[in-house]
Amino acid sequence: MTKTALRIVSWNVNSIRKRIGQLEKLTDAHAPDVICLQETKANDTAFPFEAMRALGFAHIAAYGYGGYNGVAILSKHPLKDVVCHTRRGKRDGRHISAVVRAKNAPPVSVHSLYVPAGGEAPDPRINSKFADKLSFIDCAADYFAAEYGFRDAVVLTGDLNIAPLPSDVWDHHKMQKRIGHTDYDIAALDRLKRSLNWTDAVREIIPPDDPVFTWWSYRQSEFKVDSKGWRLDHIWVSPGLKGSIQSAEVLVDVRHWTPASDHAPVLVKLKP
DNA sequence: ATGTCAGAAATCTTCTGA
Repeated sequence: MTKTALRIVSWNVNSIRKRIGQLEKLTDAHAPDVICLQETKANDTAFPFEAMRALGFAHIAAYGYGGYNGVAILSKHPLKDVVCHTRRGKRDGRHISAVVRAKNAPPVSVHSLYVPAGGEAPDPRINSKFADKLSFIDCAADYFAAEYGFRDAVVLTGDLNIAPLPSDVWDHHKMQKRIGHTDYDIAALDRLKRSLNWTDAVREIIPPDDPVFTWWSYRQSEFKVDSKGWRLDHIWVSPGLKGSIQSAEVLVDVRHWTPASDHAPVLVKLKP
């Protein structure tokens, strides 16, 4: 039998109910095995389980939080050990994980994260939303360091709301005082990256000096989309999977599909 | 400061979050 790559997508949909048609189009175009979603904005009663099953995702793990946040994992392969992660005992719909069990392939732990955006003022001492963002990332780093070893097969995906490299924003100089590209953000993301010696799959494939974006504000005219963006969405792999990265790309054109999310999906293919 | 989406709670619009 032929072994095929595992195709993993991460996408902040900004309401799954508004993006059902686009999820169908995305599935037709790229045949993902697993889609990690963020900002589903749907609790369990509002989540479109049937529509997602109809797209071929028989296995669904969803962790909603009313009309805000919300993460999920859609999978064509069986999922086990689904965990809706809490922080200090509180549910917030920001981190879900499951083990994907594809036939004839070793199991892979997949995480979908939605890191808090962090508000406006770029100083955690006066901006509690920013302090909470940094705290969220530190908690996640502690979790990954405690939960896994470097030999485990783990994929971390999501809207991390941080663009770490100068080439991850359209104007590095202008954005240094903007939340998502401050030294605080970049240091926090670096701590998370060291928690399992993660590899940034997109930057493994695309040279670090090349601009890559996954998010473009709604508050700019259509012609600026493509040029004025940020790379906030990421797919990272554990050291054991680093050699398995076959391809990694941002599906930029999805940002133009209407009605659009303000984020484009990231697609990574892992060799068997 | 502005711009645009989306959801909630309550209207025929305002609020919060991003």
